[in-house]
Amino acid sequence: MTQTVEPLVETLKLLADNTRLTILALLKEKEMCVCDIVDILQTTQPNISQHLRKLKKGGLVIETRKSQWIYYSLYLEDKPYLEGILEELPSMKDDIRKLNPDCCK
Amino acid sequence: MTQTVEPLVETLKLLADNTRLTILALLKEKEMCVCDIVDILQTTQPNISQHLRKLKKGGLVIETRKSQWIYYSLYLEDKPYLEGILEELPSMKDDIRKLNPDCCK
DNA sequence: CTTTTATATAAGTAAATAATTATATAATTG
DNA sequence: CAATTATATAATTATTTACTTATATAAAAG
Repeated sequence: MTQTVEPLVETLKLLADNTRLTILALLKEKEMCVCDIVDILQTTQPNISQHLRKLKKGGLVIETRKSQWIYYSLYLEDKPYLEGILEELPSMKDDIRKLNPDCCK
Repeated sequence: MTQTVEPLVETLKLLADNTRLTILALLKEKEMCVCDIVDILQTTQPNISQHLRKLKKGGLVIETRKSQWIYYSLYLEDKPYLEGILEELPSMKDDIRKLNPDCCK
């Protein structure tokens, strides 16, 4: 084949997973630290860390350290073709409201 | 979690594969029969048939039989959020031009 | 400076998915 | 209707990917 869809497929693979797409839906609401995400998704910390690493490597999120916490936020400026999907994500406001208030403190 | 991204993930999984996304890129140009797709993607007929079955089950393509050939075409009317990705797909015109002219005859 | 807390990484296991090989069905043609 | 062509399905194998468990690092607090 002359043209290839491969780079696009790599990005879509990052979205095509329940855990990662939920993380993106969460980060769409606001930036979050790892412990917040672990608290909401009810899985292990290494599992979330590994998904975040993939999202970071794929250029979908960026991280900023604030003392001991590392905050992740969406970075989709260079991928406007994902806008439709971003809008299709369900609201995570209810889950964020129920966050353990002792997390990140 | 209250809300879930699951149905969206199922659709994204269909896109997040080289073979399937290339099929979609081809069908974006025009409807095609299975032998055309096999010819271009250089893989086996059962492999293509099984990918087409998934795409059909996921509601991304529809089929219409024309005597012994079964033509597949895109069906994305009900998924406007995929428009951005559709536009991001590379052109497959070159590959279609090189199609074996004895195919589907 | 030792302990705790937050996060990352590595190694191994389990599960999901794609590709292959073999066979079946359905329409077409001689 | 037997042979051919187009496509589908089933079973198996191979590959990829997510998850788990164990361990490492880095900052903060006592």
